[in-house]
Amino acid sequence: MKNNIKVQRAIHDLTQADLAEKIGVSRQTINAMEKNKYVPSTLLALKIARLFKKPVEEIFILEDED
Amino acid sequence: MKNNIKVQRAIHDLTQADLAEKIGVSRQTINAMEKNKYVPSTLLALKIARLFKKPVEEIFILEDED
DNA sequence: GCAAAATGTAAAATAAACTTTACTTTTTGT
DNA sequence: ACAAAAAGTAAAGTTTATTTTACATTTTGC
Repeated sequence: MKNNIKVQRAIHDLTQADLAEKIGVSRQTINAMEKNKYVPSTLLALKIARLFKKPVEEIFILEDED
Repeated sequence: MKNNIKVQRAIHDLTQADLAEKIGVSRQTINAMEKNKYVPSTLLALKIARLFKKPVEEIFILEDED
């Protein structure tokens, strides 16, 4: 699974810290998500999607190996 | 956060065990999700949504307290 | 080119997801 | 009503997400 949080952040002009605060996680969690260090919870996915006004599927993308 | 996995399962005529097998988790994980025992990973949400041909947002719904 | 802001990273700690096993209760079909 | 299947539940164990602290590197604005 990959994601384009970094791109969405750029579009909305938010730093990792900004985004972290808006959705209620630590900055390192955002950083780790962007670097694909781990799979976030559905709760986070929904909050991020809502903030960016995009479907979850447009931000988090399944890959063949998943 | 709530979900309507149980309804989707009924529509597609799948048992908890069927669904578990199709998305690669244990039956208890499906049961626990349906009973809101914990928040599943985004990977599971995407797989379930894809299987049921519905957007993640239609299956997993944010609530006020989230 | 400097300072500040932003990002990357890492280790230790904690919380939460998920599995396995095993048993009980409920539902369904005949 | 009975048997079988499905669903509910629970405890112990493993793995993974997330936090906190702390520091190094990169980017940005002036």
